[in-house]
Amino acid sequence: MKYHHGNLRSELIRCACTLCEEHGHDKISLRGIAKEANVSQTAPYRHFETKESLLAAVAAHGFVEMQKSIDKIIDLSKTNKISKKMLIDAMLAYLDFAISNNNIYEVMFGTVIKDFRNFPDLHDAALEAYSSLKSSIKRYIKLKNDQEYDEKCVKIWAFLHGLVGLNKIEQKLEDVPTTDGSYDMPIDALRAAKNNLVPFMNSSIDALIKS
Amino acid sequence: MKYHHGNLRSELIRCACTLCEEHGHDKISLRGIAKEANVSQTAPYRHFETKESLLAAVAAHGFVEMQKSIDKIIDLSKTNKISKKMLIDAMLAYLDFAISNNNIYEVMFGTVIKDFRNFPDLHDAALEAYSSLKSSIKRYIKLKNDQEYDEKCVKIWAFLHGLVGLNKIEQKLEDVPTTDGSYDMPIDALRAAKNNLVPFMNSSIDALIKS
DNA sequence: GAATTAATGTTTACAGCGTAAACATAGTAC
DNA sequence: GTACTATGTTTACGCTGTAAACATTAATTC
Repeated sequence: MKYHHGNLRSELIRCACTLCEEHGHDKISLRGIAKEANVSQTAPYRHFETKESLLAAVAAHGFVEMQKSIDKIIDLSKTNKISKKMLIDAMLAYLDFAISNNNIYEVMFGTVIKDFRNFPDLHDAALEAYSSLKSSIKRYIKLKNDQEYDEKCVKIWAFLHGLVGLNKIEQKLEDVPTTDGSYDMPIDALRAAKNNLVPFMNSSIDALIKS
Repeated sequence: MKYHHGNLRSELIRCACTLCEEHGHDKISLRGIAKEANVSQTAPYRHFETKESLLAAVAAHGFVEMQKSIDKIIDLSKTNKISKKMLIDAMLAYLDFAISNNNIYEVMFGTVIKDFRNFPDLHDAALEAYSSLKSSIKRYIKLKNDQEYDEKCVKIWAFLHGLVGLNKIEQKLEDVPTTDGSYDMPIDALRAAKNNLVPFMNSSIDALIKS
């Protein structure tokens, strides 16, 4: 075992991402991450000032990964213009990332990191995500001015972000199957929406863009 | 000083709400709450099994209060039918509560409480909030069936919840004023939306209901 | 009304946490 | 090779949630 790890910083981020996604940010400790990386419990402090700053790196990594999975779809378009289907697919990719990376999404958008400006990489990655959404809308539809694009961005992003949040709440409320095997779901519409997501998204996004 | 407090349970909830809203749920401790209530640090355990369960009481209280502030508007309507303005006002009341009670809203909708079913009061309060939104929409517009009402509920609630979330993110990203006094805001549209909230909400809610 | 029991408080104790400080080792610059 | 810097370990501290043992008061039973 080498005394100097060589790549501890990125290894810590990797371990933090893994453990965070597995257990949730509030259930993991710096000590646990250090143990996972096979270093002493204070070794992380040579690379991260605080636990928050390590989680900020996790969040930044999350933004980058989310961007990648959206770009996979958007960048397929060789022309500058993108189709409605492609836009919807990109939105679905957003939801998919948020749900499959539930705990990391929580770090990206929750209360863990108080001020992104303390973590320039994270700040940049988050802004990059926003401007990418904006440019997608620009490639989809012609609007009057920049402010209008911003307005649609806010509406759409809010809608997507809210769907993710509602999905989490629904999981906490979800009732157990009743004796006859059916579900007594409080927010049944959310399940219905998920089972029929494409038309659900189609109508919503369309309505918001035209509103 | 009496040995038996007499009303410690509700006093603890009160103190927890105050401290939580002031410092955020992740910055307060059971010991701090106990100290605020002038009891020993383990006294809360006679009324709450865990910290989570005290916070669940805070969340339940939050749902009830939120409901009250919305009902203040909706219940003004003597007729069964409510106007568009009234519906929008109710949505604005939702946003207003979420933003003025930022940290409590976080407890209500965040990751703190893992499963509402462990806390029946909270579970009921949350479902009550949902069914209240649904009945408001029913009083506003005639739709085909119950499922359609559920669908609109999900869309509208997601949108509102998302706006709250975006507002939080914006606060973390917000750039300092530039030298000329203007702001270099990343999500400037959000500010614009907030400065012109009524038309913003009007168009969005309308679009979602009709989508 | 006294004795018993249940409810509700306090004291003490423990392991895990974030992190500061002192120390150890290895790589780098001259 | 010697000094310096980067990066690791050891040790220590105060705070946390909470379990267990004990104390006091309120409620119930006879």
